[in-house]
Amino acid sequence: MFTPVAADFFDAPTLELSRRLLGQILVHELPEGIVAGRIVETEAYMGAEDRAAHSFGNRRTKRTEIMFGKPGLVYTYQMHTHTLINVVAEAEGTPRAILIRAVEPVGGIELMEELRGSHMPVKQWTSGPGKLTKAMAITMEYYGHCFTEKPLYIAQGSPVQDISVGPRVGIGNSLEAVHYPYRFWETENPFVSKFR
DNA sequence: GAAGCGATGGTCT
DNA sequence: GACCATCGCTTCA
Repeated sequence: MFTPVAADFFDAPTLELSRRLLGQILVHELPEGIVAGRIVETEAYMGAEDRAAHSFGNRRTKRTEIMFGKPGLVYTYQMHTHTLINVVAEAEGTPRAILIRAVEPVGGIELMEELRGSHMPVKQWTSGPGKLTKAMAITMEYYGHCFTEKPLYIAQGSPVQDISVGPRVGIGNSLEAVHYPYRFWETENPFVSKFR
């Protein structure tokens, strides 16, 4: 049904890869079935030079260690009660990553509904970085996993018509980085977390 | 429909 | 002990 992309898919500069990820399918194969979401919103975190990045100033800790690894690795971390998922970018030693902020459900709809628990509009299942990990059962166990391997991987999707660009969300204390245009989303797609 | 704000837990200093 | 790359409920319109 879905096939993981090849490793060279991730060999691109971070900002280019952030755009390339839009329209691709994030797939998680679970014992209960497959859930799949088309990526519609991403944010780039530009490593040592980006005050909003966890790896600003090449800060290397247990948490950021994986950002220094090869492109295509999974960087998960906890935000309050939520898990957020990133794609590691750039060559080893350059700690950049791309946050997946929203997906559009395209497979395993019933399973996603179950995973989200209480009844709510479909739009709210995956329209945010903490929401989509819950809807797709993505947990910290995937820290360091590779996006080219099952059971959690990226598969080729469909082209994105029109890409909008704007400042990132939720980084209010990052001084000059607050206005960097590092957020990308499919224009008008109802599943993006925030418009403008 | 928008804006305000409290809950909540892991990571780092 | 401070700091959040969040979410969802409450409030006010």
